[in-house]
Amino acid sequence: MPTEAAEIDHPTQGRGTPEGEPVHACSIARALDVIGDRWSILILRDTFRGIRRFAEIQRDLAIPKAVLSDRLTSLVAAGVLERRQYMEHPPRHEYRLTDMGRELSPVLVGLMQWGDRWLGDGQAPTVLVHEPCGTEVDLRFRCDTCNRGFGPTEIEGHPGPGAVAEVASGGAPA
Amino acid sequence: MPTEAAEIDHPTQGRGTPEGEPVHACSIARALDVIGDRWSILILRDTFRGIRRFAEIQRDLAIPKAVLSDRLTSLVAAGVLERRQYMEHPPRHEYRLTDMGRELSPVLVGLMQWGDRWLGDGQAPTVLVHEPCGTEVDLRFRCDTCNRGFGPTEIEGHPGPGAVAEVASGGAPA
DNA sequence: ACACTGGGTTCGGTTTCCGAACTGACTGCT
DNA sequence: AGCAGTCAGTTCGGAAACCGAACCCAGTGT
Repeated sequence: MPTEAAEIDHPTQGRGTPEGEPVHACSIARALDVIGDRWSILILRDTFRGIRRFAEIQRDLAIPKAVLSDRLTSLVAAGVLERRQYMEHPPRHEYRLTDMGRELSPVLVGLMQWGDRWLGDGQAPTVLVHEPCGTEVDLRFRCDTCNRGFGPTEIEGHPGPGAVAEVASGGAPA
Repeated sequence: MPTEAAEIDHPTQGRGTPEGEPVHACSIARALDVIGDRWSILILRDTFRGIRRFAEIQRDLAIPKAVLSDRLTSLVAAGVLERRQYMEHPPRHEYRLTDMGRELSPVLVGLMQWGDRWLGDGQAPTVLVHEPCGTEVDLRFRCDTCNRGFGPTEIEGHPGPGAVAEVASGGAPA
C-alpha cells in the first residue's frame, strides 16, 4: 500500500486515556513513560552513585517526600528499581537498580557528558573512569564493521520490524 | 577532609527560585534543566528524524500548541535548536538542531535502545544503522586503553575538578 | 518517658498542563 | 472579491501534578 506517511498511531495520548497503558510506536516515548520525569532520572542517578535509601535520596535531592514515595513506587513497578529489605528488626529498605535499571547507564552518562560539555564551566563535577584501568569513560557510537567511532550525522534511521507505517526519514539531517 | 557527605549545594531548587538560573553541581541536573521534560525530548527526536516545522511536530506528537510553542522557545533559548526562516514571502520557519542539540544523540539513542530492549515487544519500530556501511548502530562504553567494550558495573565515579565536596561514590554498585 | 530516625501518608495551595477557541498573515480556488 | 485552508502562534478556564508542612507509626537510644 503506497500511502504516504500514514500516521496511524498518535504517539502521545497517555495523559488522558482513562484506562490501560498507552502503547507508543516509538521506543523513546515508551521509555519516557517510565523515566520521562526530571525526578525519576535524578533518583536513578543517585542509585547509581550508591545512594539507595529513602531518607538519603530525599536529603540529596531535596525532593518532597510525597513525590519521592510516588516515584520510587512507580520505578519499582516498572522494574527499574527493586525494593529490598536490608534490616529486619527495624524494617528498613533500600532501592537497588535491577538489570533493567542498570542498562539505563548510557542515558545517564550521555546526559552527564552533554551537560559537562555544553552547560558546565569546563570543570566537570564528576569524572567517570573505567575502573580496571582508570581511563576516562567515553560514550560513543562505534561501528565494528568500519572499526571506528562516528558521530550522529552518520546515523540513518530505518523502519524496523515493529514499524507500522512510517516515513523512512534519516540521512544526513543537518 | 573527613567530613561526611557535606551537601553544600541543593541540586534542585530550580522551580521555586524567583530569579536567576539555578546552577547545579551535577551535570545531569543541569542537562535536565534544559531537556528534562517529556515533550522536549520528543521534540528533539522529531528534529532528528527531519521533522522540523511547527505544524509537523504538532501533528506528529499531538502536543498542545501552547506547550509546543513554549518548548520550542525555550529550546531555542537554550541553544539546542535554531529557528531558521526557510521561506520569505509567507514567512515560514523551521527548527533545526544546533551542534549542541546534535550532540544529544547518545541520549536519544540510549533511550531508544533501552526502550527497544525492555519495553518493546521484541519488534523495534526503528532501526538505526551506520549510514556508510549499513551496520546496526550500537551505543556502548568502550575503553581505548583496554581496547574493549564494557558494561556499567565497570564504571567508577570520581569527583572531578568542578567538584565541591562530594562523596567519591562508585565502585561496582550492584 | 522522651526525643529521634526511617519511611511514609494526608492536606491545602500553587504551578504547570491541557484542549478548545481565537488571531492574523498569507495562499489558492472559484 | 469571497471563502476555505495552512502556518504559527496566543489566550483562555478547568484538570492534573507538584510542593511544603504537618501528621503518623514503628522501633531505638538514653
